[in-house]
Amino acid sequence: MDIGNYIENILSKAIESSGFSPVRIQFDIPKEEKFGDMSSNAALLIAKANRIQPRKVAEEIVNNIKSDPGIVNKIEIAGPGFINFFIADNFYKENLSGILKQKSSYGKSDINKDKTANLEWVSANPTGPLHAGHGRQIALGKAIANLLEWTGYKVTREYYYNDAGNQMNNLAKSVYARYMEIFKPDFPFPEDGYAGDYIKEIARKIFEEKGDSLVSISDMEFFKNYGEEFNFALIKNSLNRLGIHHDVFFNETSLYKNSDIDRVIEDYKNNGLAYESEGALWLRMNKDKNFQKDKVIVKSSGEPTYRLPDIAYHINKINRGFDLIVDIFGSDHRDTYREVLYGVESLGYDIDKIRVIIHQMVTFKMGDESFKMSKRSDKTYSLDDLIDDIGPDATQFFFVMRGANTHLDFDVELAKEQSEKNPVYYLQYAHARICGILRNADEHLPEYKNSDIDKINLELISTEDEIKLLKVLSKFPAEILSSSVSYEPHKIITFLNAVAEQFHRFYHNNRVVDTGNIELSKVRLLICLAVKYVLKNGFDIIGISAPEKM
RNA sequence: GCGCCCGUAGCUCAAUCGGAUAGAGCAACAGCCUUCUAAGCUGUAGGUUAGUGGUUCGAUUCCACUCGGGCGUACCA
Repeated sequence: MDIGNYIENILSKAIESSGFSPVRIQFDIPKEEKFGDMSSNAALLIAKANRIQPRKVAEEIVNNIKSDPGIVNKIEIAGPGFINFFIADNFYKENLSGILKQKSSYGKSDINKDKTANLEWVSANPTGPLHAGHGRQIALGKAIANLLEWTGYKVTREYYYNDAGNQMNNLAKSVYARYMEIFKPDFPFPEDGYAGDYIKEIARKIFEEKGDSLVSISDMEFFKNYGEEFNFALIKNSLNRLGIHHDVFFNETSLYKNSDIDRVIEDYKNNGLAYESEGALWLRMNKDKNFQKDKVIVKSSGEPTYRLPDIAYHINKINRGFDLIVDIFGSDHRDTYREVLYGVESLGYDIDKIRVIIHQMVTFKMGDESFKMSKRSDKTYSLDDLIDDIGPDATQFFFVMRGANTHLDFDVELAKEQSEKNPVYYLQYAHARICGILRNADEHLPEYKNSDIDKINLELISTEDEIKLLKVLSKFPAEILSSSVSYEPHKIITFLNAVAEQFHRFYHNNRVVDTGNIELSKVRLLICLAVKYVLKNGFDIIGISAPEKM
């Protein structure tokens, strides 16, 4: 049973029988114990709407609440008119067997059962390896995809890329130049070419395979394809190291081949949404929606700008019938995605199911040095370098640890530290510690495994640390729902921190395996097991490993 | 200039569509290992939530302005 639903239910019934018009019930989990386990400001809201005294409203409501004393221990009115509910310890104790039964699915819900979601992220074009700045989006997307699955969505993980156009020509020219350099050291390198060392590596590989046979070639196609393949291998390898696999690699070119792009152009023209000027095709932007000026969708050269295929791509996703379409971009795309969505909407498509998550840029700190991964930055710090420096778990963890909308300062030195300073270890250590206890129990008290989880002697659970621990664990499913609807996986980490903190405290104050008190030991082992499930499930969602030893 | 985002402890960040005494970690200081992992626990200190006004029972949260930082403002993606 979900305690939140239960309280909400009895509260709204009481409001109704008190004769007040229904309000949207809001709950807080009070920071302080003396305010109970759940608190509602319903009386304050009603009082405001009806211009009466809040405390009187609260009294009226409380008098009409019919609750099960086995679940609700006490109801109090406090402060200006908060109604505070104190939940009986027994409720949390009984929850223990539920966790133990559900194991690796504790926390899952099916509210989005039979719904499909498409998550598109990373989507870097194969012009080079991923850099460390990509890491934020990559890690966020991984965790969000998991969160969506935990609430029942069937998730398609998608990567959108373009292997045609200027960028790729540029890649081809850059590779060609580096190849030619092998024979003529003064061969000119294109002014806006890709300067990274990986281009030299590609050229060297081509030289090893083909020798000088391509020196007089005029067709850049070979260099383009070779570079693309090489770069995609790099990208996929980096993603692999973080445990990320996309289901669909969507090639922008397919939108040209199947005439989707042409159809969009036709639609714009037919509806008077686009006009020609100076040889280009312009999309009329709505100034009322804070757009500053019209935007080019087809250049005078006849090539579309990036907006047009992006619009066609979103229409394609809508037509594929997903119930939810999620995009993740850095804040440098804030304006462009608005333009794209406007372009989609203006053709009459329903963009309500499209959800765009914007994350702010990351500043990396190494010692006294600070740098950003902007396109203009000449500083190169690849995602692989970052993973080499701090490991895949810390990489994933540090990027997901904070809300997407903060300007994150990433302290590489801190993340590198294999010590108590590193917040990822605080969590993982709790898990490893439990595994250690269980190993100890395997040796000295193996019979705990035969405990009947339907007949746990709840009387034996008596210490404050145990009750608090069970309380925290009971909130896990609600935490998942709340971070899922807001697409904020960092809330899971905040929650897991609370679990780990309470577990460490419990561990410190309560001996678990005690052969002198076998029944108590068994119960405490089951509590440890429940904590282990919650930690492991949380780790799975945010995408880090659950070490058994550290 | 204009648009969007951000500003919370010395540092990095939380704070559940406006809730009660703004919380963690790191850094600092003081304690705790003959007992399942001290990568841990306990305690102390640290704040005019950038600033000024406003809205109300109540504001870190909403509004206005000022200051500071980021990102955009391409017929680049």
